[in-house]
Amino acid sequence: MRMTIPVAKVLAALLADPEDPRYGLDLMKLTGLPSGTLYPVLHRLRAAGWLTADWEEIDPVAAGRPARRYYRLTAEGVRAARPALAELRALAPDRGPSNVTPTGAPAW
Amino acid sequence: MRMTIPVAKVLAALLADPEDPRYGLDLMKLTGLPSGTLYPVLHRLRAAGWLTADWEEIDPVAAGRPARRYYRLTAEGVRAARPALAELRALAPDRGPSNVTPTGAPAW
DNA sequence: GCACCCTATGTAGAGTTCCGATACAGTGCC
DNA sequence: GGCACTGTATCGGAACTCTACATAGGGTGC
Repeated sequence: MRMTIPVAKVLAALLADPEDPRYGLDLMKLTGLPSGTLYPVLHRLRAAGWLTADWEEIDPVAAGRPARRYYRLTAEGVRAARPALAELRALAPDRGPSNVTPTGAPAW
Repeated sequence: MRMTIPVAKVLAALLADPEDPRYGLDLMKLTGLPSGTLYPVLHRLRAAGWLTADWEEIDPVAAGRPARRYYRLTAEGVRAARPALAELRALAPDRGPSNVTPTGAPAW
């Protein structure tokens, strides 16, 4: 499973509450990813065993909308996603370097 | 300039101390990126005006090694890199979700 | 009926990015 | 000559991203 920014966004959205499954359109709004990016990411994550995909069991006519497909991280997905996101977070320092003032001039 | 993880790693390495230029092999070690990834990234960043590349002025024979090419963030690069990295950091939560115990059982 | 827009999931294809392999060149050692 | 090391850099195929587009049913307006 190669880590990319779209993958990280999806994992972060699902990891916010691993017990709470999300569906595609929901994840599109949460992550800001277009469907053409999101769905391939979800398929790759599923192929890697990091998440499961289950169709909602409703009657689309009665509900007045198409059935959703709910995605939920597996135990393995949770285990793998956390250190991966932590590594990303480690790239960016708490605060920017402080030897440059807001005007752009060196602080010395 | 599209933000990707390799780009972010390079920016993070250079942003750690924007006054201190780095050369290729140095950045390979700092970021863990292979040369086939790093150099294209550096070229893209240079094309975008985010960094400058200057050859070290030494005599390779006297120095006993090839000349290095030093890369340094421009003012624009520093300005652009900081919010870009901050955005990456924002994707990853401070701490993992706390409603799951180490055993995997829900905390409630 | 028909033109839209909304909720949903998903594919097609062009362009971009990644990364292992390879190239090039000089130094040092045996 | 052969091998290791320090450097920079490209090639090419695989992988990834993302703008369109496809599909399909519901609802609204005319």
